[in-house]
Amino acid sequence: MRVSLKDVAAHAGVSIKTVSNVVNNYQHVAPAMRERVQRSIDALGYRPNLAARHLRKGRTGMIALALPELGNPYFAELAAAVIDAAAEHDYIVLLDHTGGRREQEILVSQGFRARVIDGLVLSPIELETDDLRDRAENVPLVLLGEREYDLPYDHIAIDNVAAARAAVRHLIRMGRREVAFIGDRRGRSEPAQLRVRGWREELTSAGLSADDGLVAATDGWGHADGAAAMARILETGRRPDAVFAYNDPVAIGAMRVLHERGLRVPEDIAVVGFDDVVEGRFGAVTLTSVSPDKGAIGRLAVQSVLARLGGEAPEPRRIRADFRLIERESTLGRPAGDGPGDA
Amino acid sequence: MRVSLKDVAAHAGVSIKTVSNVVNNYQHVAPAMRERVQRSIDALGYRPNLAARHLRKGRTGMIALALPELGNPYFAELAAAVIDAAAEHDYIVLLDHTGGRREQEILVSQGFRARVIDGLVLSPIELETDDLRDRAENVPLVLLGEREYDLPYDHIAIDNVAAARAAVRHLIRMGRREVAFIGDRRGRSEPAQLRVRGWREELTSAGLSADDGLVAATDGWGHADGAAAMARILETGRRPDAVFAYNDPVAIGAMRVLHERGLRVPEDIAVVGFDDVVEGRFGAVTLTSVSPDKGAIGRLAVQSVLARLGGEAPEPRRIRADFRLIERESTLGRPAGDGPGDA
DNA sequence: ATGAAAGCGCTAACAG
DNA sequence: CTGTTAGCGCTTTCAT
Repeated sequence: MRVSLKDVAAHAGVSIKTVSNVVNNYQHVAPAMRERVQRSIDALGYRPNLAARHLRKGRTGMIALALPELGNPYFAELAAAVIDAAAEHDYIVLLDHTGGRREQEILVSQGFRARVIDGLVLSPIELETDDLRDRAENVPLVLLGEREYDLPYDHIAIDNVAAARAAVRHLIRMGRREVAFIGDRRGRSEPAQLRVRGWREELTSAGLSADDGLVAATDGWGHADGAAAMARILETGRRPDAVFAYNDPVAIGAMRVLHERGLRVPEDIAVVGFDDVVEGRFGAVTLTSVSPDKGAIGRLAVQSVLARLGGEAPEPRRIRADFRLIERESTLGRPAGDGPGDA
Repeated sequence: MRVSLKDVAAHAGVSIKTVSNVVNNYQHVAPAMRERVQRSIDALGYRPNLAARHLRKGRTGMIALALPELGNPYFAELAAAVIDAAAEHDYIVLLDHTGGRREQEILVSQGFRARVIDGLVLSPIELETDDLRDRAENVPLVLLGEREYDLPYDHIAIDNVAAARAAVRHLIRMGRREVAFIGDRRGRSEPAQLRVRGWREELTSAGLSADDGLVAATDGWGHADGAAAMARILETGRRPDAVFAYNDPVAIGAMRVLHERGLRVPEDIAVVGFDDVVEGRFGAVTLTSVSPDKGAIGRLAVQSVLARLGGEAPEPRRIRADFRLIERESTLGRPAGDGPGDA
């Protein structure tokens, strides 16, 4: 069987407590004693039983991170950032995925999936404010991402409106006049609303049109969704000279359709994505994208949860992480039809 | 504070044991009693303390899955498969990433990262047989992926040699005569050796050359590595008419360089990848790829770990998961120079 | 069918 | 500086 503190104590001829002191690096242990106990520990191959420690201390040393999907490289990269940040504090991350489905998100927020945790970081998609309001769970919760909740939880995100405006501003500056938005979610309360709002504000303030015909809804936010939406826009006969996509996979899916229809990027249509995933840097046309500071988000999320552990309850905060717009080939140069002879 | 079994017992006016029986769906509880206890449970909002249960039963209900990197979509998709398969058995998955670094892999295999687990699924890259030989850890371990270990652990993988041969055979059948391999790992014992071997065997048995000048080493297996290796091949002046890449990101990175140099895929150079990640289906040129059955791998891995839980020790097995070759645009048609007038 | 009591392995008070 | 003791919340014999 497994060797316990008691076994080590017997082997070393000391009390249990002394062994415990050594294991936990307690201050006042005579060096000779420490030495002797350590020898027994090594001899028996003792390893502390974490379940017992947890039971006793009421802490597990684990936090859960619940993301919509791991297959989206943005979330995968974010997960890596959180895992590393947590490791800095000797914390282990339990990863979960919700599929962006409300039921799953509720389950996670109530602690029904990952149950042995000290804290929870959740990136919701469909979750509603009310779902959180009667949360009968006391482990600290931190929210990630662009949905806004008027609730007493820390919320970490980049300024999505500002980021969207920056993306569209760049497009306008490059001479684009008709900018479509792809990735409004069809038939659900809008998780993409902030990006749509930024898109609309920037166009409007530049005196350009932002009518609904320029907004394409999707079911999800994968490559296939972007492709389908782009195809639909083209079928309406509309020919925007730029597309701002909800995220990079959507943008890349859209570019694929453009390619199939013989439309050139960026000459005919410029494309901007969101998230700056690696994939966007290696296509036939590299993708301009909004790049959130994933490392910072991960670090802030971990800090935020851990800060609430000791029963402390700092004021809930809305924390803004940084972002940058990375310009690449997909928005390079002015539109093809924009020459002097065309004016 | 949290409510415990005792509180519920007091509230319902029964003994602790009876409450426990209800919570655990024990057979012999009078319906009326069950009803009454359940009411108290609901009233108090009782939730079992898992740490205590674990301490008592010696099981945690969690398995760890350690992957090289989450950022690689193949592993992200695989992780999703494992998480879902585990959920079927009421098991939670603790995800970890090793960066493919040997030290991390050793730590994981010894249980130093995720410690409260009933089992471990590890997908190693650099780990050596000896690192596992003196594993002083008794939680069941299952290995994933293409490295071969002569050790008493279950090992789940597709037949990498056969898969590589299928990929190269396809290339040959499409009229290619000089097939390069990209993604042999530079300066390490070879995790890619099975794929290289399959590549070599198939070329040789077709009477084609498989000399070392056709094998390009990389540092890692990301887009950038593929791009760098492709560039290096072209700089030697060699002009293969096909490339077989270690995985899809490497293939896509290589295609980007081909595109930059004005070489057409597949007309000038055909490309085959490995893993069939979503990204490969949406580039300007869609990517032919070997598609491992990720769902099956995930399911088998979970089954395999759980089978070893009850102290049972089935014979260690080498389990082969299925794969298919998905043909797409990157290998479509015969090489450009392969016309009748060229013979 | 239900209750009483022991103990999983550990830490935290408190003594000594 | 080290030893004793009392639980953390649960499951599990063993009685009843």
